[in-house]
Amino acid sequence: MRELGIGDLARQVRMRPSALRYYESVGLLPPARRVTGRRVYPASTLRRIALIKMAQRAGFTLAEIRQLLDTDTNRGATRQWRTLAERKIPELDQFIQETQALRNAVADCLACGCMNFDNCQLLSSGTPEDDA
Amino acid sequence: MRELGIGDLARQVRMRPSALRYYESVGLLPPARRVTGRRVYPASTLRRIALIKMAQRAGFTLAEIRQLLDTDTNRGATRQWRTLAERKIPELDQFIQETQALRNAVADCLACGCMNFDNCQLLSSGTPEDDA
DNA sequence: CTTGTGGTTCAAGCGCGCTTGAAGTCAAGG
DNA sequence: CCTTGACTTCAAGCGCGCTTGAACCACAAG
Repeated sequence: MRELGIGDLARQVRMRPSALRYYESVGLLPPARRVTGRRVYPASTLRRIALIKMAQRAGFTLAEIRQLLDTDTNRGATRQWRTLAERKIPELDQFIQETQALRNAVADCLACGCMNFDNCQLLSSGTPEDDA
Repeated sequence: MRELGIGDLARQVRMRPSALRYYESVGLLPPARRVTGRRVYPASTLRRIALIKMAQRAGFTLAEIRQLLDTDTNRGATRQWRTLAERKIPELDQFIQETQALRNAVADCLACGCMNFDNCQLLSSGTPEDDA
């Protein structure tokens, strides 16, 4: 299992070294092994960062992601991981639905030819108006 | 068509008046009609704000959303709206796929019983590792 | 007339997710 | 030996999306 310096890792995940140090500082990445003071990462870090980016794109905050991933630095938190995960799945489902709705709205509006998302006839048909 | 004060509007869309003023200041909402200095909004603003929130949840920046919605304050921009919309649809599609992947990853990982998203066997099977 | 409520503007502040800058350390190469 | 370049730490700064505070205004009820 190859090891990576911070520069190599940063290049591979297309981030800046500063971001990786920041992640470590907030506990998103475990403190890297140091070799003469320098960070050396196991290759598995690539995967971890991929997960982090994925979750981030899905709207998780770094603090939430830390909770999701933190179970091995805090074994007692296994229960917490289940809880968070179970709570997050329906959130993700709803989020996916909303995003699909937006995608379809944009597409319909393009097709409709109204040239104006805001005033599109198609979209105006069945919409909330309010909820108070 | 009922009109709303900024407080009423804010309550209905569950935002603070300051946020609505901010939206106006950055051009996301058209300058509201003033009655003795105070903002008065047409009911259609509810819908516009709903769209804004939707787009925001989908990861659009306010600047992008402004572009999406701005076609009536800038009629020449109709072409721009088509362009932006056409560009954004595949982005949304990819985003939806990624989010679904995450959702499924979390669900699989829960089902797998590994108790640790980061090290989950199921997830480790077919993953990128890198792309440089 | 006074107080209260809810607006107005403008500038400054804040939390998040980093980036940047200053000052120092270390290893390899000319 | 000295430079180069990639690293280190720490503190400060930045852009986004608002929020907050100060100072002011307007209308309504008591």
